Amino acid sequence: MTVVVWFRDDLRLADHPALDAAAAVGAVVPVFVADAAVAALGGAARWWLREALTALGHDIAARGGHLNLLQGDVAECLSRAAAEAGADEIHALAARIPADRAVQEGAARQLAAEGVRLVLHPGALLHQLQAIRTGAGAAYSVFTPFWRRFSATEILPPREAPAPQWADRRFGESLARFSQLPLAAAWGEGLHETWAVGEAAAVQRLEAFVADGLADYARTRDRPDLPGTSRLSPDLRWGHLSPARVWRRVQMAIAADPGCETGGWAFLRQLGWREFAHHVLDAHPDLAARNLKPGFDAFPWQTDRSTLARWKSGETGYPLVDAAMRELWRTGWMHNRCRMVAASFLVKDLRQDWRTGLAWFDDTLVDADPALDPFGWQWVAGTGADAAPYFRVFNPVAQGKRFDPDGDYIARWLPERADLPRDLRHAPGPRPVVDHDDARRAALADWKRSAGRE
DNA sequence: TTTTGAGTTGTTCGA
DNA sequence: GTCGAACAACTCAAA
Repeated sequence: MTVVVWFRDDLRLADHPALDAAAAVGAVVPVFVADAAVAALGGAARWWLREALTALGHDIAARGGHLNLLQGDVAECLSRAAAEAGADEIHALAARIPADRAVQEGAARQLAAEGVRLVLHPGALLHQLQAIRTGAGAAYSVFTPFWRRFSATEILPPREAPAPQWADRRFGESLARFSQLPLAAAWGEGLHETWAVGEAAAVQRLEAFVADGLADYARTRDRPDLPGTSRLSPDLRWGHLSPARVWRRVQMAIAADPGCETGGWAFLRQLGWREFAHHVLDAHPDLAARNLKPGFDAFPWQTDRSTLARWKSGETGYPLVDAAMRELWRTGWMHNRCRMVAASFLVKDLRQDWRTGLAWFDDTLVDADPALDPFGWQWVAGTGADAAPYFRVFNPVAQGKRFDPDGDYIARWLPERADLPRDLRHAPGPRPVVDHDDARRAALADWKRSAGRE
């Protein structure tokens, strides 16, 4: 008996409930479907996905199976996969975002009519959305009470699962001919330099972080000049690591070493934020498109294209912003502190619509995430549910001096400033795109007007 | 039902 | 130089 396992953004073999469940039934035929949503991914995300599928394909081939790549409508591709595999069951992880959930529900109906069962398993999130609710049964919209409930809810231990038997059925396209996932040419260079992609690389990153970064995480996580963060965001985005595995690994480190208690919980809290963003998206499926506070719907956003271009290319004249934007372009990743500063600069100093910033991040981040990114942008813009107060405007110079005290981060990404004395590296350039003090005052006036509006 | 306490990440100003 | 207050009310979540 054979069973199909449908991979999507859960590109791993370990701690994969759908794979484990399928393996208990029969020999596994794995498939990945490039549908319209995959075709719409940003460039950096497509680069990562291509690398990740290659890695997963190797991992499966090494165990005697073959990852089949199909292109087109999900229901049609899965129907074909079931027919080719001679299977009447397809297992997959339940989607973590509403759009994918709708695709799964539609596919499940269509497949059922053909006598094929689509079986969905939790595992993409630490807890199912319904499991973390307020006393009144509603979704949380404020983080702190959410976190109180969340961190007190037990993460289940991993189930023992026998190694799957893989069936070597071949009916998909080869990765090389996968036209919707083109190789990113010159752009891919910086990405290649920066990242090792796939489950094995992700496990290495996790272990390295637990060994070297966890104990000091609370202190160093805000420092873009230091290797203080885990850099696990793309691994969680693409599911090379299950969030439960990361959670358990950090819990284990805390139990083994009291010195990891503070840093460990600071990190787990970040996993809590990841989860919280999914709750907010679930309550507001149009989070990426609409202001949660409708008072901002009439906001007078600036639309000057050349200003936007200077932000994208890292030529605003504010060193921390420019370094961050160049790190993003070169590596497909940006330090969390810099994401806040760069986003705040676009939204508050340049007063450009947060959705234009979101679109750029979506196109350039290897960890571009449909739940976390719109959540983060609405938080910075002050248009979200549990957003930053509108008068919180990041000062890019002050942030630079505080979190990159020696200007090492500036020197790394802005070589033209590397020769400056350290105390001058954060000074604005000669012709900054705006004057921060003026821009701040203008932003406060505009935000005050919209924040009070219903 | 009403009340109460609390709320990721910051900056500036004036004492 | 350092420190606390102001920034602005508002909504959420739980008692």
